Amino acid sequence: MSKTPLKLVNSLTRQLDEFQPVPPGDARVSSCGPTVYNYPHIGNMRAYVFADVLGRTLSFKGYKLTHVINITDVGHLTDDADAGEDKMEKMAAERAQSIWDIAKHYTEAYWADVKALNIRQPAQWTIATEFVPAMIDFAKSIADKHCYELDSGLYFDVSTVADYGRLARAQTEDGEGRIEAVEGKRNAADFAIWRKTPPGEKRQMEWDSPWGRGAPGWHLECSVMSGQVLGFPFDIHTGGIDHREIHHPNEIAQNQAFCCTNGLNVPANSGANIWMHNNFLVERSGKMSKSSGEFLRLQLLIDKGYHPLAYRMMCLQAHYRSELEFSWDGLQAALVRLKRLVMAVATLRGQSEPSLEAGERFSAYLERFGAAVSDDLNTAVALTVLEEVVALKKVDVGEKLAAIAAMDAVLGLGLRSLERTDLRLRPKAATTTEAEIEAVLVQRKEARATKDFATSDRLRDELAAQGVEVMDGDPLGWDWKLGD
RNA sequence: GGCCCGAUGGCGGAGUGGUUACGCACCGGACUGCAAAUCCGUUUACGCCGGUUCGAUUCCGGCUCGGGCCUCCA
Repeated sequence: MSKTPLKLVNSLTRQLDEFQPVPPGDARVSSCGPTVYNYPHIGNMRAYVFADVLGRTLSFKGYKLTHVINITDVGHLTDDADAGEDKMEKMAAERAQSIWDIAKHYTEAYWADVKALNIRQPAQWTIATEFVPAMIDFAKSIADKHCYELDSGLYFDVSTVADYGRLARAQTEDGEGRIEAVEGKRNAADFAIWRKTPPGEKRQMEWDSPWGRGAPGWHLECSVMSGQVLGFPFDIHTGGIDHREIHHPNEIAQNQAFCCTNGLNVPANSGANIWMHNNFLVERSGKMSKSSGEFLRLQLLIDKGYHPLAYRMMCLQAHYRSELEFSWDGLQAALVRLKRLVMAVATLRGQSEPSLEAGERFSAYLERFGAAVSDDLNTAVALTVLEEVVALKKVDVGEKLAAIAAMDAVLGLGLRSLERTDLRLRPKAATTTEAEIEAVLVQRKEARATKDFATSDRLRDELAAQGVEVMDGDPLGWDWKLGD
């Protein structure tokens, strides 16, 4: 494939590092996944589109990818690591449902979004509750040297590892300390790795441990699942930029402790060699919110008639490290761009089968495409190279399709099979049906045949009033007009 | 209070020390009964003030504005 070496911005070094996997040729990636106490919003999903593009790029570059994404179904607190309630327990109580049902429901909702966005299946979904014994073993192995026990649980002493917080570039001490300190904590940044169930209480999810009955801390999960499935040190750990400050530094501290204790103290072992963080999707009103205003989840976009891949396109147009502005107009723009691309490629597919290889004519384009994604996943530029190829005249169509397929293997826009009709989603609020529209269009066709344009225009206006746009010169015939 | 980002044309969004991506919108053309869709073509930009430089949107300093994190969050 591409000659350009893959370079990625590493949050640990805050610079562009060349990807040098251990062992060479492999690529082991772990991504922080959702806490399944509610539906993911589209901002959450940006993280998985990003992780997916990373994985696809690694495959494109010829690495043998092993990707794991974890599902947090226990241990994620609503608040500070000590005072808060477990998000899962809280939602279960609110809904008066079993916590296991809650977890199942939202995990499946998340997977549906993953599928709709063309995010490839990872090698393994690691589910936290399935790893509790492993978490206990992990905690046992570091407990003596790095932890201490309080009434509320087992705590990690961050002063026992070198350079705590280097990922966040934060000072460990002083600061304003707005966090209400837990009685007995040695350092403000210490965090619970095992939370004991308070005496007299019973949780839906709890396990026996050397530190009493209780549940694992959130940070512990990610260390254990990534370490156990991929082995330390693995190559890349991804997550949202918010994790750069607390969650990942804590994960790193645990990994250091574990690797130290278990004789895996390869130089500065942070668990992963490269830590990558995607920036937020934002909207004018501020941060994405699940509580205020419209809950922007993928299904809402679909209900309004926007194909989910339009959202993927929107993500791809920007760099993963830049904040991305969400608006309905922006989504519409991405949909139009996707539509034109899909139409052009579908036309080509009708002309020829794809060749096995793209051939000489396209090597420079593939090289440029590879260089773009190798430059810290610059999908915005890669996308323009793809569009240049699509627009190329007087070239072998089969080879062109092969080049397009190679590029779309990275971008994941479904260009190999997507048809324009697939993009026409009926808005939930539509007041008419496809059959009714077709019937009106038949009438209109008859009127036009007799040059009865008054009738023809009236029918068109009626359809327009129902949010339907008539397109005579287009094989599709009509489309929905989308709003916000 | 501490730490850290960002400021690009109507909107979104790349990128670069000198040749001003790209998408959407707009405008013009083809097509159409007229539109729409589609195709072709085109216009508009680098927050402010200094400095470095032959030359800065790009490097440095200051300012203004906006945002994030330090508490759960992709």
